Amino acid sequence: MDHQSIIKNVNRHIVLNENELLFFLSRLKKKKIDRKSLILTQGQLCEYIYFVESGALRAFYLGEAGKESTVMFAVKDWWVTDMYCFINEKPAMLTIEAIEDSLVYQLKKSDLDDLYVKIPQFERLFRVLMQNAYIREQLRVIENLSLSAEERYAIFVNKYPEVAHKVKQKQIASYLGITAEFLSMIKNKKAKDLK
Amino acid sequence: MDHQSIIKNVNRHIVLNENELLFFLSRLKKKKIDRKSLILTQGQLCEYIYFVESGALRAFYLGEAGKESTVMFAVKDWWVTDMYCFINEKPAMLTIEAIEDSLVYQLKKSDLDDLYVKIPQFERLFRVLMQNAYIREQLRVIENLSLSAEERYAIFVNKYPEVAHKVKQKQIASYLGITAEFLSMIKNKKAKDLK
DNA sequence: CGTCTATTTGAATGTACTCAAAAGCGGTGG
DNA sequence: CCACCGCTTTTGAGTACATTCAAATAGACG
Repeated sequence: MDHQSIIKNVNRHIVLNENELLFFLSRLKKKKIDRKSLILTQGQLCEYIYFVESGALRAFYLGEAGKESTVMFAVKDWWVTDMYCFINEKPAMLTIEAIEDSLVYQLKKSDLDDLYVKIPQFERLFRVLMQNAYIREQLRVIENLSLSAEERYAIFVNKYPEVAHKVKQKQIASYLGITAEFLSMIKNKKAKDLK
Repeated sequence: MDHQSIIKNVNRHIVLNENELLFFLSRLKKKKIDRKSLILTQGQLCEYIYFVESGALRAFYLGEAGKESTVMFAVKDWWVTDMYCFINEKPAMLTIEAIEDSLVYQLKKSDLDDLYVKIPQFERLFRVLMQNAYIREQLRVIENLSLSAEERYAIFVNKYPEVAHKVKQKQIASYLGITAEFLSMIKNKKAKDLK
C-alpha cells in the first residue's frame, strides 16, 4: 500500500481514526524528485513542508561569497522545509535539493493549519516533531561551540552513518562548517594515526 | 496581580477559560533565585521547565577541559530548561544559573504532561514555543557555519541588546564560541576602525 | 571514452587560541 | 568611605587550527 512510511511516522506519536487518516492523506501530494533538482530555491516562497518517503535531500544556505552551509540532510522518514519561511510565509533563505532520486509527500501550509484545527492531535504530532528538531539543533550548537572539527566529524559519522556514506564529502564538510580540503586532511590524518 | 507576564505569554498563543487558567496557574510554583545560584546542575535530573518573570539566567554546557559554552540566555518572558533532559528525564547536560536576582515559575514535567491531556491547547502553545526555539537554533547554526566571530558578535548585540548589556563579555564570548580574549580584541579593533 | 566534478596534497596565510601579565571594576568588610 | 580582594577585561607574544589557492589525481556520469 501507498503512504506506508508516513502513516507509520504519524502513528508513532498520535492515533487517528479512519476518517481522520483519510482526510490527512487527502491533503498530501506525492512527488518524485529527480536527483539534482530543487524542491525549494532561495528567494522563492516556501509553501510546503515535505516528508521523505525515500531518497535523500539536502537543505543548505548559500552565503554572500557563494559559500554553501548545509543545514540538514533529510533521508527516509524525515520532515524537511525552511521552517522559518514556511511558518512566516517569507521567501526562503534555504535551498533544498535532492541528492538522489527521491519520493516525498508535500503538505501545504494552509492545509497544515487546517489540520491543526480539524484534528487537534496534529498539534501534538508537530509539537513532538518541533521539540525533537529543537533538541537536535541545540545539541548541534553545543557541538559546534565546544568541539574541534575532527571531533564533530567523528560524531557526525557515528550519528548518521547512512547519510555519511550517501553524500559527498564536500557536503559533509559544509555541514560541519569546514572546507572540503580540511576534511580531506582530517580523514587522512586519522588513517595515518591508525598505522 | 501576580502571574501577569506568564498569563500574557500564554494568551499570545492560546485562549483559556477561567477554570483552565486557574488549573494551569495552580501547577506553577514561583521561585526567587538569587544571583549566582543554580536552578539546574549538570548531572542532576532535570524535572522542571522555567518561565522567567524577571531577572536573567544563563544555560551553559561545561566541557571536558572545563570550558563553558553558553547555550542560551533567558530574560523576562523566556522559557528555559535543558530540553533534551527534561523531555527524556535524563540527568542534565546543562547548568542553569541566575546572572541576576530573578523570579521564575517552575512547571514540573508530569504537570506539563497532564496539561497536554486536560487542556489540549497546551499542545498548541508548546508546539509554537518549540517551533520558535527550533527556528532560533537553526538560524544560530547557520550563523555559526557561515559567519566570522566578528559578524556573529554584531548580530548578537543587534538581536539581543538587553542581554548584551546585562551579561559579562566572557559570557557573550562563550555564547559565540570564542575566547574572552579574542572578543576583547574584536571590540577593540572595531573601535579603532571607526577612527 | 572524455568531461566534469570531487578529492587529495602542499605551501602560504589568516583567524582564533593559549598563556602570562597588567589594568580595570565591583563588591565587601573594616 | 576607603582599601583590598577577586574576577573580568585588556594587551601582547607565540602557537595551533583551519582557510585559500593552485595543481595533480581520482571518480562519476553522460
